[in-house]
Amino acid sequence: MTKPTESELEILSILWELKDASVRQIHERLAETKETGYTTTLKMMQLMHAKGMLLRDEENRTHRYRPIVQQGETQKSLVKNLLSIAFGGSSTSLALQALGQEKPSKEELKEIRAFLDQLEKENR
Amino acid sequence: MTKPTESELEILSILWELKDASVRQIHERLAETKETGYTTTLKMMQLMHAKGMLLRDEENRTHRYRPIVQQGETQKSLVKNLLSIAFGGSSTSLALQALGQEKPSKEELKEIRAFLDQLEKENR
DNA sequence: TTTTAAGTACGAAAATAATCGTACTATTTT
DNA sequence: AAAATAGTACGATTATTTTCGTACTTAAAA
Repeated sequence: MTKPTESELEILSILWELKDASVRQIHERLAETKETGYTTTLKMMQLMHAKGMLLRDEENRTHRYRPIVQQGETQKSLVKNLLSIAFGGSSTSLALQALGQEKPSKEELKEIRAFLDQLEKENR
Repeated sequence: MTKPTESELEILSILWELKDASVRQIHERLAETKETGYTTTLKMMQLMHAKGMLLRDEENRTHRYRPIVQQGETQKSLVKNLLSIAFGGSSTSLALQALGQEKPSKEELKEIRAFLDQLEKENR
């Protein structure tokens, strides 16, 4: 489990950010970047709820949804998948590819180095 | 362009490795990990050829295929996509996620550090 | 020279994902 | 109280991806 489709991910991303949202809110956000009908978003979220990806609070007329799968887990499984399917399992090439694409800030560089040091320490 | 589906990627991965292969060869490799019929693999590759993802050498009865899209480009676009859709554009979190998953060897650590140094140098 | 085996081509079905219209209900506005 | 507005539910359609059977062809084996 935990393998959201592209569209589901778009919705999840917004939910991870907002924690909790109505269909309307999500729809508004989606509509900023793409052409899509309200009922499409609605259906999508109903489906995700049915699949057990979203919790739904039905207290009020306007239902509110929140993600069940957490961002970290999903990222982990996506990376795992990408790693095995397109990078021959080499996390190094994936990391380099990513870092080359969007350059990290000074602080981030520091963070990465610290992480590497950590790894090295464990490794013995 | 250059957005292969999951199944297409499986085939591409093998082709990137072998450079050049018959349907039979690809099929044999796929069959190691999943249950699938020969004609399915064949059709898949024909489709990929029709889409312009694979070159086909029809000299001999047993056709040989080779990838047109190169691994690097594909990796790049996949990472770009993953980055924007699941990591809010932060290459650092993607990189850390990856490295945490499959730990780099000593040599790789060195390589990554060198890359970071390089980035830092450019950055001013 | 028959058979059998190994190929290709390709239509069509099955599975999965995404979109949307219509019906219905509850709330707000006029 | 009527009308307009904002919701949900959900079936049906479309698009895309994946799978596979059948027909046909060529080469190799018996």
